Amino acid sequence: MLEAGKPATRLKSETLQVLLERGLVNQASDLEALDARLAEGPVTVYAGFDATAGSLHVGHLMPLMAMRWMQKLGHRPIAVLGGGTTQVGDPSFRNEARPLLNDLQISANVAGIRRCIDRLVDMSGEDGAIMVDNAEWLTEFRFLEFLRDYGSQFTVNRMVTFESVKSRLEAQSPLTVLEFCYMMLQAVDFLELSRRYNCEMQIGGSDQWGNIVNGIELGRKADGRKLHGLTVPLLTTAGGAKMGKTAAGAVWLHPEHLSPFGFWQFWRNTADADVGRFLRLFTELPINEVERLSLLQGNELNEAKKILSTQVTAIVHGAEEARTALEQGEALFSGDGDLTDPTHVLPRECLSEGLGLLELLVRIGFADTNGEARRLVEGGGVRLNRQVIEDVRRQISVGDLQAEDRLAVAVGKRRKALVGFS
RNA sequence: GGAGGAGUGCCCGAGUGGCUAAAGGGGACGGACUGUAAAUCCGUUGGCUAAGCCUACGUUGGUUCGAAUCCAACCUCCUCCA
Repeated sequence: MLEAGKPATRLKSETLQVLLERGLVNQASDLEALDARLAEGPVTVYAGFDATAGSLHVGHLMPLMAMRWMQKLGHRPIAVLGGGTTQVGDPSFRNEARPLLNDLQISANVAGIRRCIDRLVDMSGEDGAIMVDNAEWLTEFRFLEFLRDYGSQFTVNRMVTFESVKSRLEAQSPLTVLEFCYMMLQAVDFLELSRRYNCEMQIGGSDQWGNIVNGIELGRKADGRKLHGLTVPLLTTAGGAKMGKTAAGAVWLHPEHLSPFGFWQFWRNTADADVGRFLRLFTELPINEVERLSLLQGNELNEAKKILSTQVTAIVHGAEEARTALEQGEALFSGDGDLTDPTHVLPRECLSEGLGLLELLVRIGFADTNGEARRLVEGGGVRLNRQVIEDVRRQISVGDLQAEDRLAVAVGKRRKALVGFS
C-alpha cells in the first residue's frame, strides 16, 4: 500500500507521480509495470459507475478526479455506465443483496449519472473521453455461450477467496448465484473494453479491488494481455468516519439532487484537519498552493475552506455556479445578509388557507415530520425573518411577508431558505 | 441430523408480566461557546389534529384485566456435537 502525498521519486511516469501526490492511489495491481506502461505513452483507462441512484455522490469524485488528471496528461478516459451490471447488483462488502431495480429505474438513473459525468471529463473532440453503457454488450450474451466462453475462465475456488464476498459467506448470509456472478460481468467489461477501445487500465474504489483483479486475470487468460488496475482510497473524514452525508442526506453531484449552493456548503463545513487532504484530492490547484493553504492556522483556514468549496463546486457545477455559491455563502454568513433568490416557492393560497409554522418547515424540507419540526421550534432553532420563533402554533400570514412577498426561514446556523409565494 | 443460545428504536445494547415509547452509549439534530472548525457543556431524538390517541421490541397466533417480558408454531443467525 502506498502512502498518499508522498513524493515518489523512483517513479518514471509523470501520471503516477501526479496521482500519488494527489492522494488518489490506494493500491495498484502491479505498480512497477503500470508505471513503466504509463511512462511509455497514452493509455485508455476506464472507471465504471453502477446505476443504483439517479446521481453520483462525493465518493465517486475520487475515481473521476483520477480520470481528469489522466486526461490532462494525455490519456483517454472511458466512463462506463452500469446499465447492465446494475441489473445484477454488486455484492462486494455487503451483507445482504441489494433490492433489484427495474429497467425503468435503471435507465432513469443512467441518464442522471450520464449528466454528472459529462461535467467532469471532456468528451469533445476525436480523442475525447468516451461514455458507454455496459448493457450494450452484457445484454447480448446467450447463456450457454457466456458460460462456455467466460465461465470456463473462472474457478469457483478462486472466486470464493475474494475478501469482498468472504464475510457474506462466513456469515452464511445467502449469496445468490446472480450476485456471485457480478465479478464475472465486471471482468468481462474490462475484457470487452480492452478489445473495443484498447483499454488497458481500470480505476475504481477500494471496494472494487476484487472485481478489478478478476478483469485483469481474464484479460491475461483470454487474450494474453497485460491489463492494469488502480484503486482510489475510501473517502473518510479525519475522524475516520465514512464520508458523504449531511443533514440533508448524501452529497450528490447532480444539481437536481443537491443544489450547487448546498454542495458548496458541504465543502465549506470541512473539518480543519481535512482541508489539506481535500484540497489535494478534489481541486486542481498546484501542489505548492495546496501546501501553502494547508499551513494556514485558525481563522485563516476558513479562507482555505472557501477556496476548496469554490474550486470543487466549479469542477462539478461550473465556474459560474461556484461564484454564485461563494457570493451566497459570504452574504449569508457575514453578518446580516440574506438570500436574494427564493429557494422555494409555495402557492399563495396556502396563506389564506392557514399555514402553520410546522407545516412550512416540513414543506420546505427542513423537517421530515411535524414532530421533528416541533422539536426544532421548541429547541429555539427556528427563525422567521431572523426572529427566533418558539411558538409551535405560530401561523404564517401575509403580515410576515417581506419585500416581494418573501419569507426568510432559517433552521440552525446553516440551513436557510427564502420562500416565495405566488 | 441432534443439543443449546440469540433476534429490541438509525446503530450498539439493557430490560424477564403492569412504574416501559422502552435504561445506557454512539450517531444525528437544536442551543451555548467559537472560526459556518474541533473539543466541551446543555437539550432533543416513533407518528398524529399533541388533551388525548395510534403504532412499535424477528413473524403469526395464544395465555392474561394487562406482554418486549409467559406459551406455541414459523423464519433468520450463532455455538457445540454428528
